[in-house]
Amino acid sequence: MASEEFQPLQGMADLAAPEIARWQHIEAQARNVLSRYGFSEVRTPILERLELFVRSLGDETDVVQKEMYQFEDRGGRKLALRPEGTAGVMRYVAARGQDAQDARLYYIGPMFRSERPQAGRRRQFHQLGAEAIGAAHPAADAEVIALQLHLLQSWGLSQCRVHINTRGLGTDRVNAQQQIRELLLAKRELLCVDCQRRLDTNVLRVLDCKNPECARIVSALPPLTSFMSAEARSYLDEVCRSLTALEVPFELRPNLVRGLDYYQHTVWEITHPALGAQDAIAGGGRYLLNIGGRAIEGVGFAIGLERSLVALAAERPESPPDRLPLVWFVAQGERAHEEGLRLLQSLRWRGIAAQMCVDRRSMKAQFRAADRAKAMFVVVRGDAELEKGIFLLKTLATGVQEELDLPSLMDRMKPLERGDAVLLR
RNA sequence: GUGGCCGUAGCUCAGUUGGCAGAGCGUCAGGUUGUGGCCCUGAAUGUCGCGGGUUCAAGUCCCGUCGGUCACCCCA
Repeated sequence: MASEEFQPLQGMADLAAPEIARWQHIEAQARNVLSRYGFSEVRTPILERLELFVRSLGDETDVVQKEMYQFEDRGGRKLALRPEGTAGVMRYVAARGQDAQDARLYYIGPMFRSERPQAGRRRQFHQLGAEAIGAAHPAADAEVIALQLHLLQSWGLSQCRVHINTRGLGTDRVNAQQQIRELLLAKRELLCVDCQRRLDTNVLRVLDCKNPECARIVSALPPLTSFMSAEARSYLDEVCRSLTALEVPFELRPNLVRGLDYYQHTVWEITHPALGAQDAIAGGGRYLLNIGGRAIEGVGFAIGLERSLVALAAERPESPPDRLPLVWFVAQGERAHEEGLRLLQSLRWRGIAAQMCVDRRSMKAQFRAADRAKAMFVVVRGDAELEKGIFLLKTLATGVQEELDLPSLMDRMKPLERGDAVLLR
């Protein structure tokens, strides 16, 4: 077991082969899909002024109160590692002024929240998010949800469920919260201890308490939307109609609550059955933010990548690795070894993955290395081949060996050529 | 921040009422002086997470601590 100093910090992980292949795959897939919807990437700093997050997420939210990594730099400025992606993007949009008024932006990268790790939750975790700035129409909300579901499905997740709700406009939320609170106060004694506390701290959270007795009380309440203005309700109706037009299956969940203050109107979550207690793999909503005196409206989402990968592993178990389009050179003797180095470079410049054991090892060991690397072909160059002026090409999957001169060897390698040098399963 | 379970070889794990540190897989070498995968033989690899305590003796018992995992709070 490695000593402590070799381990990453709690809740942080080194991502490497073989899992990294799945990360690269979903990222590549996502960029492709996002561009089809007209979104372009923005990479904002991981470190921002603390104030940005306090102002945009809300200073009473748990994320701000107890989950942010915050510290002072040498000049005494208060900074924070970003706990989510929207705030940074909004700062960027505010800085661009009118140039960004209809921007469609996406981001992908690490976020930080100082919490106890558990299934699908890390202290450094990764989100893919997209924001449609401006777009003040319910159809924009629906289109963004369609995009989000499209992304998840493109990764192979077929069991996602979309739950949507409305938060109403600013005054609606305050009204609803007050009225729900009054109704629940009458039944205070029947609620679980957590919910009794929530009555004071976060009333809406009572609505999705898992305690059966609380759920029973909640189910007897009028739906949250009944406390909303007519405007909020008709906005939600319009979102639903657009979702139907976009062929996005969804469920209205009047008790759905989301934790960040900047949301108004539509909010939603996407869940997946493989996640256990933390079954939301993605969420989103419409928001109105005020950054440096500029009001920015938009609609956006975030997808938790760790959680998506957990779900993906459950839906699509790892298939046994195929042979890679990789050529392995096996050399006997110094001269063959040097020829090997030359041949390798020549193949690599043609776009073919090629390797050999650069330390001198037995042929048996070289073949074993080729097999372990899942190489497709082995090219053998030994005393006999030097003498005959040929190369021996062995196809590892079949064991078939052929004697070829250099031009015909290169000819046989042609199908392995590829424009990029990335090896994907 | 709170609680349950866990921490022994690169990996997965066994280790009895406290008494010599183990297995499987993997790695390396040989069986085959030029051939991988299957088979056979052999070898290497350990601050038993870390620190303290009890004891003639601690992987084992006690305390602390770090980490993992699951759950709570909350969230992606």
